Amino acid sequence: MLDIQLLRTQVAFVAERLATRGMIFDTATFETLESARKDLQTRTQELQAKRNTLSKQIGILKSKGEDAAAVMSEVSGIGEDLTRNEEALMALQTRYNAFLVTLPNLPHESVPSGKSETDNVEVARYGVLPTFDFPVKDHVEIGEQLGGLDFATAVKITGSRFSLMKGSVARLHRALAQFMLNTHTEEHGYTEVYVPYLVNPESLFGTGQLPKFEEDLFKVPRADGPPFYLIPTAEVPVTNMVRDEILAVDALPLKFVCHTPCFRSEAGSAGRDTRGMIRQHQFDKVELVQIVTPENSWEALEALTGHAEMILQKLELPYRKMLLCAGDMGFSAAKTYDLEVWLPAQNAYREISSCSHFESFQARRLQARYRNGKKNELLHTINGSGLAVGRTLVAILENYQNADGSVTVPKVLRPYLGGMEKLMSKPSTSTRDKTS
RNA sequence: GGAAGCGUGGCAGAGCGGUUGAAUGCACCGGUCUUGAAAACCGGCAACGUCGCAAGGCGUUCGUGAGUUCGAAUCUCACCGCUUCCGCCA
Repeated sequence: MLDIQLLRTQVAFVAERLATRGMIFDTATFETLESARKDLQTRTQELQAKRNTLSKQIGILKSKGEDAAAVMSEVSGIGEDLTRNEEALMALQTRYNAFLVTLPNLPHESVPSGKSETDNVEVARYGVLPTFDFPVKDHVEIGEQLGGLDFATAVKITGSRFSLMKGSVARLHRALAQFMLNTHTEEHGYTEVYVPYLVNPESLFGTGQLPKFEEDLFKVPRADGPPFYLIPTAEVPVTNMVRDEILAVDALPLKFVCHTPCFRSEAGSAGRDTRGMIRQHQFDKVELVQIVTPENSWEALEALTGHAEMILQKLELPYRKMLLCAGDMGFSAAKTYDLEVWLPAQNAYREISSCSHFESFQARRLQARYRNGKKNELLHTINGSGLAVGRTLVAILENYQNADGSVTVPKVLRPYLGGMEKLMSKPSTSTRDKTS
């Protein structure tokens, strides 16, 4: 949520920043709404003040044993007018709020304007692209040959955009998550957390998924209350740890790392990335979240992005770092770096991490504050994937593939796989063998 | 699932329906004392909103929502959450 004071005092500036996202802010409508609010609120508060003073007088008169009948009848005359004003004000504020809540964050001044991913700016490139003296296979083919990826069975169990892993591939997937968690906790100073995978609407409002993006979520209705939602990212439960909290300065920064499955309906992406594990309704992700004070938040974004990059570097996967243009950023973000890993079979870089700074946009919705001397001030929130586990698996299968169908295990992962150096190709077996 | 109890400021914890936004303690901020610190003492200190150039004024808020009343932290109802005991259980 944007700072309402900023909106009132610098509408032109807000409109101009939002325009870099390609958004047209209707200044006239806002100003009409604002002046109506001001009138109504002032009038209502005047009536309330009048009622309060008169009621106080009654108390004084009665305690002196004097007659208060005259004042009492005067007060009761206010009642109807006041109620009418209060109701009108409440209705207006509901409308006002509904409008505010749908405004995206202002892009930071360092963010290039632009409409789509074609306007994103490459900031850095790391690693050497692998070369192959045999026809390159994609992860679907490699995984099936290893007997470790089985999309057909996942479709049977649930439907499209789900996957099933077995044997060494399932273990590699688990190893990746462990490796990421260990690196971030042991080398980057994050605290590991385990969180609920179902959250309430308030939490999704806090991080900005609701009310605008409900169709992207899986909703779980409940007979006896508001629905729960499956988390689309660990960002939601982890950031909401500080909702309605006032933190002591010396408790900051908070740095959390959290491995969870993520659930996304992928509404609106029909036909995109339908093959393989790239775009799934369910995928694992290791998420980094930092809760910081405003003065060091921008360094924190750089640091957090570096932590995510370190995983790619240790895995020796080639990647590039992109600065997203205003139009390609998420709703709540002020600035976002995407890390894109090289996928040989697609002959392209694909997003594997997204690291964003939200300034106080989420904190304002969350009422997440810290005590700065005598004053309570809004925190800043930052998060990023460190990394998307499924896509990392895809990148390893493709970048580390060998001519014989085997896949070399990156050195840093071998301790997690009992020293295994290669995932060996297996003759294809029925999915129903030895399952129970 | 059954029973009882409880939700008040950063924390702990008082609070007859009426000049109570709320005692007290801790924490915090300023000061006195001290070479410095601690202790002691003195003073200050809720949030949010709104009007105002400012000083300051006004409004709302004691889990949430409705109700009673001229007036609610205080009374009534519903909901949410927490605690304890019993039962059940991965």
